[in-house]
Amino acid sequence: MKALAHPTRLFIIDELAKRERCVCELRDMIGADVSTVSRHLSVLKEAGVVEDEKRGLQVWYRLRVPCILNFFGCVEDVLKANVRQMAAAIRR
Amino acid sequence: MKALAHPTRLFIIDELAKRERCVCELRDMIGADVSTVSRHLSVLKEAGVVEDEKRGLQVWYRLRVPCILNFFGCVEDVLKANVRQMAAAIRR
DNA sequence: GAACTATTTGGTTATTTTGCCAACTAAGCA
DNA sequence: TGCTTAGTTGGCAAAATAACCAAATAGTTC
Repeated sequence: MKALAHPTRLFIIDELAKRERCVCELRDMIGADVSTVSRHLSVLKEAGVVEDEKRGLQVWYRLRVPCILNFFGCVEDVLKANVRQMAAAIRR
Repeated sequence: MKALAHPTRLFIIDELAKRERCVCELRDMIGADVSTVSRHLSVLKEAGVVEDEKRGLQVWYRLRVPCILNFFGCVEDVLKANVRQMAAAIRR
């Protein structure tokens, strides 16, 4: 769970859900130091969420656990419920 | 996501999945200071994962987002996959 | 083999999260 | 009203995380 508790790592998961990516692509999208991105990827790998494969000079990462995506649907439900609740609180 | 990134809070969610609980019950199960348990509950509440209701002297908490439970199935899948991978690594 | 590129890892500092104690609030009861 | 119980909140020290730079590693290319 801790592996998912960081915005950058959520972003990475979201991107890997679309297709596999090399570290350099993710670095460009995230705009942080490569070392930082690499650390995040190793956290996700350690947790078993992603897997990597070295091809030439680049390392490609992909999701190892598609079911994680179902969860994001749940997270969105929570957020919507929160918004509804806030809206109701304001009306009162 | 950060709200779920603590063992104690996962435990609480697991318990609230069974039935609602008052703070004192959770404190007994967890064995930490009430203030600590209360903090964890307020993190979960802030995140919109649980809701509370005061009845008499006690405050009862319950899950507000049942879909979170589906996610635990996914987490278990990850863990099983990790175990399989480790076992395969040992055989090699 | 030397130079170059992509990525990882070590070390350091800054920030965030935890856990406990003490003080405080709220409800029930004598 | 004063006492007791259940829970929350402020404050603080300890522990865990995060980001960056620099150095190391692993493939490529010449």
